[in-house]
Amino acid sequence: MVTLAEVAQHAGVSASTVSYVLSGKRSISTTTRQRVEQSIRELGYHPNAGARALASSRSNIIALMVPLRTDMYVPVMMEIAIAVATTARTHGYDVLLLTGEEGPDAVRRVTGSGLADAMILMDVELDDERLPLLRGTDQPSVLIGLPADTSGLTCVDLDFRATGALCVEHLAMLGHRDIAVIGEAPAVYERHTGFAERTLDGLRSRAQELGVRLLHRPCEGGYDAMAVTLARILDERPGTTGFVVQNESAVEPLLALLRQQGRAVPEDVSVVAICPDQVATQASVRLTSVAIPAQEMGRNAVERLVAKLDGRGSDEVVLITPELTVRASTGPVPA
Amino acid sequence: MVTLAEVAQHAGVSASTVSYVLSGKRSISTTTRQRVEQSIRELGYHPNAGARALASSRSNIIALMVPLRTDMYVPVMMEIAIAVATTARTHGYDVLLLTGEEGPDAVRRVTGSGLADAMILMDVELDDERLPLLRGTDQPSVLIGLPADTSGLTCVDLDFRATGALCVEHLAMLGHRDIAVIGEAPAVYERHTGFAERTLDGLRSRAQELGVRLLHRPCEGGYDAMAVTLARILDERPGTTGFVVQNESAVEPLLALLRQQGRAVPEDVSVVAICPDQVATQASVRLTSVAIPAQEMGRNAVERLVAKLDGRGSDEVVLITPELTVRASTGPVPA
DNA sequence: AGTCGATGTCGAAGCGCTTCGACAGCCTAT
DNA sequence: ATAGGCTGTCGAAGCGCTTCGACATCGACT
Repeated sequence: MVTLAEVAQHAGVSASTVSYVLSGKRSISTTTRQRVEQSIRELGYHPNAGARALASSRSNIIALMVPLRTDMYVPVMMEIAIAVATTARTHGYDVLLLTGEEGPDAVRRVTGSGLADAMILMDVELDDERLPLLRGTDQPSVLIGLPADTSGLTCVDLDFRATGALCVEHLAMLGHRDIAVIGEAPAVYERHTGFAERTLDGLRSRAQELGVRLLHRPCEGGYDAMAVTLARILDERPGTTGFVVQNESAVEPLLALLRQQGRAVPEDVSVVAICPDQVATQASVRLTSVAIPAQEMGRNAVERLVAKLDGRGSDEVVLITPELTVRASTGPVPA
Repeated sequence: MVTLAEVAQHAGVSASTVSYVLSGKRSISTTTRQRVEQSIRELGYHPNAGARALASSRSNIIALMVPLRTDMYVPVMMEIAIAVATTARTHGYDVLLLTGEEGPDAVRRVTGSGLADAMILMDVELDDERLPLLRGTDQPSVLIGLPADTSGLTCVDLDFRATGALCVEHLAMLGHRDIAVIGEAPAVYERHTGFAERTLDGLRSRAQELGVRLLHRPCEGGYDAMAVTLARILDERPGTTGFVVQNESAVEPLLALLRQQGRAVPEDVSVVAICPDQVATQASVRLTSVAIPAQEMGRNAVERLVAKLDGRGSDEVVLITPELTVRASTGPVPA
């Protein structure tokens, strides 16, 4: 293992000079800098991470806590995680992957040991038990998702309320007066992750404003559950012509069932999905959808975090404005 | 930040004694140990990761390189990553998430800086440019996937050749003589990730042994591509009654198209999928499938790696035996 | 000519931990 | 009774880096 001292000797300067070349914290003459850089290259020097962390009390590592659960939104989570990792690298940080398994202990461990300089939490619940810990430490953190009380926290999330409103608006504009909402699995609402409720809020209040009737039904993914749910909906509101789906694994079953029942999309019924673009474009009908901007969320979270680490930036809630893309699954209500 | 020295003072012992209590590397009397442990608890002490890494030249971190690409097999990747993270924790390791973006440089950086003690590489290509680096370092590593030359490397993967054979056997046993294979996207074959070719090998050789005709067609995911591919297949081999699908995003389109054409599954045609169990059970027809054991692969990789780190274990290739689960998508060939 | 502020470099003091050798005390075997 | 071996504890030396204050050099002012 090549050390700083060896580089220094090779370049004929002192260790501190090499350190300053590396960090740029003091000015170094061009000739010296070049000589040092040359030595670094020749010797294949890489600073030792542990020593650096010890001396500077900075590990240059960001911890990312992902949910343990792999039953929901996996591609979204993965996309966020990858966006976090790549964005972090552009700022000189590496990413430590923590699972939700350890719960609050993981937060204690990481902050206590100086393993990471900061953390990003995904899948935050409304009343998450990790929040008090985050508030009680001076280690910067960013949440992806919105808890009930955001005071003293920085959060990044899609504006799900606006998302709900946007979906209703689009359908209402096309003349739909009876709209059914296929929601997440009941467990999601019970877990109080918040985003589902916020979407529903947005849907409901905009529906009321526009005089549109709304029926909301949570739904497990898969064909059987969707079949039951759809039957119930059409039984209660036979005049339903618009659907809003917020459950990736219910999208395809819904389309299949509608097809099977002879209801054409978009001629007879319209479907708006809230899902990643990839799902929307790969479905059997190209879906009008509001995208879940996974990449943007990940990138944004890292950027806020880095800002905090640099002493810039402050606590705030960033709600990403939803965008609805019209594709082939929505059209005017049938005459 | 509480330090070792503070704990030592609080417990009335020397710093080294506390260290030995923590590591267990020397015997400590019960009374002393308890006193120290008590102090640790009272003060809420967490050893500083950087100092530890510096002094011991062990970071207790495992690096995991995931592919940057998020177009294929995302849930599988995520499941592996999570299995790696949780298994690593049970052995006292944390996981550093690296994306494929940096390529070989990431390997240099991590081994050079002592950031991680070992690494796991996913999505290894047949002739991966990172392999020489791994062979040239004494840092342990495990690959998930199989390169062309495995000498000096430890690899964990599903036995895709046996997987292919298993699929053919199952269909042949049910009387199918004309089998079509819906493969991965052409890009996957071009990238030489190996698993697709190995599956094909297994399929072909077993088909030949059993006197079954095989037609292989790569296929992009999605409905349009699948429609084209299916039409071609049925055009060339109208008597095809069995399908093997190795492309998650082609599964549902295939089922929909077959349904649409009035071909009942499993009465008229049988479908075997190579996919995670979750996909198989959530499809519109519960699919007979060979599971991709993501969890097991992740767990296994970590366990081999830890064994190497402990000086046990050696280079070897672990091929996980595939298991075919019969569900509702395969049946005897129609009379 | 003498002073002052830049500018560039160096030495040394840690950062918090692990680990080695030393050693005091005690038990067992001669 | 004494040598020898355990057991439990300690002190001190680093691990490789950052960073602070010191200092020499030099050009630009008065």
